[in-house]
Amino acid sequence: MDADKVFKALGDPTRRKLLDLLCEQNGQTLGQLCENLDMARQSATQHLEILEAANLVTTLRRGREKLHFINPVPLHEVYERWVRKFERQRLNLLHDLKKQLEGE
Amino acid sequence: MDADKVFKALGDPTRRKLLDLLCEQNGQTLGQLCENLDMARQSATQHLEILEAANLVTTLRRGREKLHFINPVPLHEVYERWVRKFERQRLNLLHDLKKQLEGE
DNA sequence: ACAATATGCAGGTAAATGCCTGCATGTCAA
DNA sequence: TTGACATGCAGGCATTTACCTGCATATTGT
Repeated sequence: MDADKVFKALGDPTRRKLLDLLCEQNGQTLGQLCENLDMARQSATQHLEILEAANLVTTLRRGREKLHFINPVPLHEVYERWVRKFERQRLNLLHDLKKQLEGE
Repeated sequence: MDADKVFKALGDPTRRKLLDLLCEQNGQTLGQLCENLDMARQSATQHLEILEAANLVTTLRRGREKLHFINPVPLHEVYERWVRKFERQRLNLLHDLKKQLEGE
């Protein structure tokens, strides 16, 4: 997993919306997705390319159409690597701050 | 929670390293953090400002020093909003793709 | 008080990002 | 086969980002 690509991909509201759209209905074409986006088709394509490079979206050609599918795996890995680590230490970390606020 | 700020903050290797450093030892000063970074102090300051704006880091003044503490809450919220959603549908989403690959 | 230390502020630059338009290619259906 | 449809490619522009340097301010210890 490339954490950098995944976080950068998620760091844009349009791309998060695309993931939401695909979550509602997986396998949509570029055209379908564009109808919900309010930007030029080419801009949407670029966003989808970034999602694909981050492995968050997989595409599949069907004739002249391109179908887009969410790949939930990188998100899971992000969770394992980034969230659980802090989650485990959550109480400790907040405790450190509280101790400082109380004057050591 | 501002998902945009959180993801953008995480979308940079230097800032993720800062979080890792604080995870190892919470409450470090700017100077301490800089020693591990290989960039000008001012650049590190800017990264820390972004982490602070995303509420991932809280600071505390002690004399002329500035102490930095991780705040794990936004990461937890990101997980609740962004990961669990896809996690719940994980098998469904992969199933959609598999079905397409098999020709509907 | 004053020298050393820790951080803040104000630009300035190069590269990356997000958006666009115009044209090209490939596919379907009549 | 040919017109309509779905997508791809190339280039251009404004904004944001990540980095820097130079100087200013605030705190500490002697």
